[in-house]
Amino acid sequence: MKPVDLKQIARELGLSVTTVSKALNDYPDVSKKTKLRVKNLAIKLNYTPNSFALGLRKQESKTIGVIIPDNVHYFFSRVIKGILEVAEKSNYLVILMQSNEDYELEKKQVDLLIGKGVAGILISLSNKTHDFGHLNKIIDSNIPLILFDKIAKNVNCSKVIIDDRKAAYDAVSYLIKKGYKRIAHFRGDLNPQNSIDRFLGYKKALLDNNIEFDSSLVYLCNNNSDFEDGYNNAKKLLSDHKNNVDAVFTVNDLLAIGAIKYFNDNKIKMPESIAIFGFSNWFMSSVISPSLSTVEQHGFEMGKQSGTLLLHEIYCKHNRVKVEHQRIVIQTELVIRDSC
Amino acid sequence: MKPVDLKQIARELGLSVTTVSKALNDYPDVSKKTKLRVKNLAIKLNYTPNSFALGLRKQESKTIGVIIPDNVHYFFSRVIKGILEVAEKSNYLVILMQSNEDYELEKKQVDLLIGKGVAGILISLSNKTHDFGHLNKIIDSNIPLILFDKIAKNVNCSKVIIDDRKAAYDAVSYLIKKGYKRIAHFRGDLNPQNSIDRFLGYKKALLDNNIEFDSSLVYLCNNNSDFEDGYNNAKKLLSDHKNNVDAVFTVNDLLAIGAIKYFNDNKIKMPESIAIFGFSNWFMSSVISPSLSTVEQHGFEMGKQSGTLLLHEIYCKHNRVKVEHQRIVIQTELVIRDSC
DNA sequence: TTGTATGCGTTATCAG
DNA sequence: CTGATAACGCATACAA
Repeated sequence: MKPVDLKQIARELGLSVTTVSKALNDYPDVSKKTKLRVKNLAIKLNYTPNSFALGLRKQESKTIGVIIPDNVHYFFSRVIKGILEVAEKSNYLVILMQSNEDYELEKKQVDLLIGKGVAGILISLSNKTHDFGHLNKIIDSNIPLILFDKIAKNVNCSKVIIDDRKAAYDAVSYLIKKGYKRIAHFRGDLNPQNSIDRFLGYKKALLDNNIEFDSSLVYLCNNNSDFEDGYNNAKKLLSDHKNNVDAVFTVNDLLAIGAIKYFNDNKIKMPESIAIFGFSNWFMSSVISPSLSTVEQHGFEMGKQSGTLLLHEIYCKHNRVKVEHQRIVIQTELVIRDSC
Repeated sequence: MKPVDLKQIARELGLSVTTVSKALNDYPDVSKKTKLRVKNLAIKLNYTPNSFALGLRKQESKTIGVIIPDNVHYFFSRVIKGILEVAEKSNYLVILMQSNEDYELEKKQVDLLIGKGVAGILISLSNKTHDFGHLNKIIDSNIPLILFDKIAKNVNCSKVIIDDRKAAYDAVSYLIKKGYKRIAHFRGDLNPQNSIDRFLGYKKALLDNNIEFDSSLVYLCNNNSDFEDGYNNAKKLLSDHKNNVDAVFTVNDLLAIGAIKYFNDNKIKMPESIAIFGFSNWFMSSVISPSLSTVEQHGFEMGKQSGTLLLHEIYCKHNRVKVEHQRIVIQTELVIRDSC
């Protein structure tokens, strides 16, 4: 079954291809009658414009590209859902790619997307990305680009983020207000801005509350298996500090859940013996025992806003409206449960 | 920065566009010297063929479409990861869509993909899909189609599935062997073949072991919020059957986790008072207390095999090789943990 | 109000 | 070995 094209409609109606094209695009210089005839037949034959021909003419397709580090992360799968929803509504298709935290792969994927002539690109950077040439290439190609969550500050484009520093500050402040004083931190990898900012928020909360910062309470987690990292560092934490630690703030929920597992396995009561605060509000955090206090990051909302903003910039580009790059901060919230 | 095209290379080298094209495509009737000159410059200028022009010529792009009910499900996000990996390796792009278990949306998305000229399509059907016209349309358009996990038996295409019936049979048989006799079943919605098959497997295991099937032990879960369904039905189960039930087999892990939550909340010991067996092996099943026995479904593997098979059928189509539609069954395994 | 000619970037055909 | 030309399906400047 070959798809119908303008030629076929023109033939059946005894018109020229041009007139048919104009009719379908509602040009003013086509009679109402003709328009009606054309449109009716188009619907009847279920005509769909050939997207390659359209792309070739307009140098652009109704497709956007999305690169994330890992779709299996609950947070990102929520973001994707948000992006897909807004794209869907505007009849844009979404090409999804996973960098698997691999910088070279991310670079290659950007090239593929540019080559594909996508209308715009959304990226959440891999942890290993420390050079931004590939991002500037997108900008130089005049393709709207938006970074979300894992961003690079010095790239000249719009960004959609949360205030990691403030969120961490709020979480740790909450712990302090509840009376915890020796608060450990399981921090993320050294590179990504997120983990830096969360660490800084942790530190600042301590200082603002006159609690001395003790670097021996900070554990680096970068084995790419957060759950195990959490489990192992929980063990290490207790052997290092025995009865001289009363809470842990982790850079993500998975680490927290690993720690909870260790504590449960060793019959260490939470929050009595040690309190835990996570980050991200994964679904499982609400069903684990004890349920985990954490920071709600609103991934779905971030996806929707990122998508909307990208479509907006695409629209501006089409209509030659100058875009002001934005920096949207999605509000976070503390979700208090049983772990502290 | 405008992308380089053949014309530019031709101009810089004093050649015709035709020759350049031939050189890049390794036609035999171009001199080695010319080929080298062309290829070097192409690399230097970072030439990428315009995918719209290519698509227009060949009526097909290196893009495949994937429709799933919900990316936020752990199983599907694993499948996606598998698909992305094999697509990546063959330089295919993946357009992802979520039907959100909505039949009309699924139909619309199929139209979009066909209109987009994708090289092939992978679908896991929505629970509400009971008419297959849109799938046949894909086949009529001569686009390779593969159904995975949520399939329709009577559609003439390849399928990648697990043996739901056997997997459920194995799980329930295991419970019986462990001595459980009054085994309830939290079943899924009435439509999808998966939940039917898992129910049948459950039933057959009972019969084969001379345990009378008691329909009052079967609970229908179709409120679209599995966790809550599990929680509520656990409550109902106990009030209905008090001390006359000793195990539950749930159609998925989320229901099981909801039930576990209820039992934990009410200090009902697992597996002593009641055992639980789930289905799918979500990540969280290994970290919850008690850890959940379940069926490993190998989503990543299913994604890889589905993707590979699709690419194979696309390849066959290109080379005019007749394809035999396959039915690949991914093996499942029982994962035994603390809940039974 | 309708139609003709042209070009988007590529490749296949055929002529030199 | 190389190149001119047509065609893929569509939109647009221009002519009628």
